[in-house]
Amino acid sequence: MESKIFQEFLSRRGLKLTKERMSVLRQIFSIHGHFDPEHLYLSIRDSDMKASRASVYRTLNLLVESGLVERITRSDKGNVYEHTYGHRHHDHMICTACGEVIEFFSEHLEDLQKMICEQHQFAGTTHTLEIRGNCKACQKRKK
Amino acid sequence: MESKIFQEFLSRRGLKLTKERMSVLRQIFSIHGHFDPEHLYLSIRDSDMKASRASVYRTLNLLVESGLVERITRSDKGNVYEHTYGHRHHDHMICTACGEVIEFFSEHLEDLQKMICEQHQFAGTTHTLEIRGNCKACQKRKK
DNA sequence: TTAGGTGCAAATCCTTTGCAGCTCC
DNA sequence: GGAGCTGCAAAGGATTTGCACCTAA
Repeated sequence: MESKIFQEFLSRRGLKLTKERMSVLRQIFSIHGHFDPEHLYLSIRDSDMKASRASVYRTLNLLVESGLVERITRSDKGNVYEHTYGHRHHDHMICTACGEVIEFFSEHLEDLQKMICEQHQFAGTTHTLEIRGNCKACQKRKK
Repeated sequence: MESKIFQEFLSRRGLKLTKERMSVLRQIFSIHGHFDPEHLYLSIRDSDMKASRASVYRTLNLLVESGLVERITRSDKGNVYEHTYGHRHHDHMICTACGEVIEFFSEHLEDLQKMICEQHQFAGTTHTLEIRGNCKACQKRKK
């Protein structure tokens, strides 16, 4: 399914669906969580597929443009992505102690943001809400 | 006031309040909005104060740790900061066309986040909400 | 006095690019 | 056939660091 969407996205722009791009796409959609370019590259390299680091980066940018993948954070160590297709939009809580990422979604939160955008006559297209703090486990550990 | 707070922060860590650090601090608090390291460095250089690029970066990191300054975004072109002292917490809308940054605050939004944290038994300490899209002016321009 | 700071230039790190040969449509 | 790809290695750009010389406390 994802590949069909990507396919369409590419041909709309006169681009080609190559083996390498397929490898990147497949690998991403076989990962269930978040990933960074380097790990993605390594996991492709360790599989039976192939794609150079350059292609991984290039494809990742295309996937973000196509809307199939989202860049969720830019940290010191580079960008973190996740695939979007088949996922409802959601936000993240990030534990600063153990790095755990908790996903959550709130309809109410979405509505509120829409209202705020209207008030400011801002045409919002995407948003990122990141709540940092400590997860349940780390709170206990600190006591 | 800020300098007193910074002073205390530094001595608590056995660090010194140097001319260069003061220059960075002063310059930041004379800017009312957002800034990036390079512009900060240039504006210091053009004033009667001084500090090398290295000191600007080093001081910026200290200021973030002290809580006087916040890193609000990491973009392709580097980080963007703003000073926090004397500012109420707020979030940002960022125009992807012209780069304009609009600040907003919603008590309701804050409360909602608190509730969500409680639901997940997550101890939130800070958050960043970034809404991307187009500002009023850019919406017109596109028509 | 002396731990800590400074500027400079070199080093890092992630990401992008130029190029020559390859391949999808 | 040819526009668009690929991998490689080199280039980029923001930020950090090693070092020899300063300076706040």
